[in-house]
Amino acid sequence: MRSYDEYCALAKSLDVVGDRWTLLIVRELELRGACRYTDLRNGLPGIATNLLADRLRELEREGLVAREEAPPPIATTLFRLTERGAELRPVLESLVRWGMPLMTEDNTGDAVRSHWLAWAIELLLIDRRPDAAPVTLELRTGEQPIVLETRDGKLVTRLGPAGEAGADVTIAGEPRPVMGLLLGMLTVPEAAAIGVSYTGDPAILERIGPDAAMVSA
Amino acid sequence: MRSYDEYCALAKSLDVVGDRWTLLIVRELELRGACRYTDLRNGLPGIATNLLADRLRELEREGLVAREEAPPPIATTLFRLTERGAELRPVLESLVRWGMPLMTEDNTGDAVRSHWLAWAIELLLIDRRPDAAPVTLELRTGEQPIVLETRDGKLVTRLGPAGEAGADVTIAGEPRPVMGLLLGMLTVPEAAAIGVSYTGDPAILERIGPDAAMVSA
DNA sequence: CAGCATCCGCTTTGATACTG
DNA sequence: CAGTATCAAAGCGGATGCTG
Repeated sequence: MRSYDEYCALAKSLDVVGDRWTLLIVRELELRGACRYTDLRNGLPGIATNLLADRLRELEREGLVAREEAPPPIATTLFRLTERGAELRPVLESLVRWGMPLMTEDNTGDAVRSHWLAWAIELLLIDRRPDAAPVTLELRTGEQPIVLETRDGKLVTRLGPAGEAGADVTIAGEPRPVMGLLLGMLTVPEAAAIGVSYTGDPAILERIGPDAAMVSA
Repeated sequence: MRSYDEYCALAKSLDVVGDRWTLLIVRELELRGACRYTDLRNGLPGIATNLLADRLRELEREGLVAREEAPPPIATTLFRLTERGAELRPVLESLVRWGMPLMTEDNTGDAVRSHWLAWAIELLLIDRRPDAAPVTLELRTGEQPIVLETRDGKLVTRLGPAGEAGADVTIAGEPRPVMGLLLGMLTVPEAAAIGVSYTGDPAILERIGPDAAMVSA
C-alpha cells in the first residue's frame, strides 16, 4: 500500500495493515495459530492466490508474520504471527465489536466459518446467571459444530462436536437466525419458523445474551 | 469497496470502513468535530478531491456521517459524525496505540498536523507524579503550538499558544525529535544536537512518559 | 497436492483541470 | 466553497500454469 505520508500513528498503522485482506489474514493467524498456506486460503474465501502470497511477503517484511519450516513428518511451511503481529488483537476486537450490529443484516451468499462465529460469541456474549449450574450448548451451523460452555459468567467455545455427555441445548440451522437466537433478537418460535431447530430447555437461552457494555463500545 | 462476503463481524466492519482514506476521514471528524469540506481536505493532505467526495457520500449512506447546512451567517455545508460513526473511536484508538512505535522511524516528508500529535499525546503519555504541582508544557512543532497540562496523572492538550502565565517548559523543533523527547527516547542534549530547543526545568520532562500499559496494547 | 508466479481485464485511486 | 470531469497509473480478481 502506498503510504499516506502523515506523521500520525493512525496513518502509520494503516500504512502497514490498511491493505485489502491484510487484517483478515491476521484474523486467521490469531484464531487458528500457525497455518499452512492452504489453511489460510480456506479461511479467506475469495482471495486471489497471488494476493495472499503478496500479503504474506509484506507481513513478513514488516515483522508481523514469520515463516517456519515444519520438521520432516509434516514437511510444510507454516505461517505464524510474531509478537508484534499478535499485538493487533485489540484492533481486531474493537472492529468486531463495532461490526456486530451488521451481522443481523442480509447475508445471503456470505461464506461462513465456525471459528469466526465462535470468536464473536466469546467476545460479545455473557452468561447472566454465573452462579447457576454450568450449561453446555451445541451449535450446528457453519462447517463444523461449536460447543459453548458457561464459565465464570463468560462463555468459552470449542470447535467440534460436544463430548460424551452431550449438550443441554442443541441449535441447528442457518448462521444468521442461530446468531439471532443467541443475541436475543429472535425467539425460539420465530427461529423455528425459518428453519432453526432447538432441542433442550428454552429457559437456558435466557441466560445467554449480549454484554451490553461489549457491543459496539 | 467490494464486500468480502464473509459472515464475520470483522469482515463486515471492513466492508464499511476498510476503504483507503475512510478511517482517516473519521479521524478528522472525531478530532475536530463538524467540519467543512475544505477543513477535511486540509486534514487529509494528498487525498484526491473526488475521492473525498465519494467517501463522504458512502459514509453518509452507511449512516456514519451526516451533512448539515449551517444557517445564513456561515452558510456552508458541515459534515459531522453520527453516533454510530463516533462509536468507531475505540477502533481508532487501538490503531493509534499499535502504530505508536512506528512514529520513531524515518518520516522525512510526512505531513504534520498538530491535532494528530495532541491526540497521540493524550492517549499515550501520563504524568508520573500526579501529586506534584501541575505543570504546563508548550510544544512548538507542526502548524500551531500545543499546550500540555498535567491533570490527575494524565495529560490534557489544547491547541494554540499558552495563555498569560506562559508554560513551564517550551520545546521547539521538528516533530519526530520533539515526540522522541516526550516518549523518553531522546535526552535533552541529544535532541538539542538535532535542532530541538528546550527551555525550562529539564526535570519536568522526567515526569512525563509513555504509559507502559498503553503503548501497543 | 502445497505454494506460489504470470497474464489479463476490470476497478479503484491519484493528479489535475474545471464549474456553479 | 464544494464539489465534477477526465484520464493515466496502480491495485485487484480470476484463471491458469509451473515446480517441488
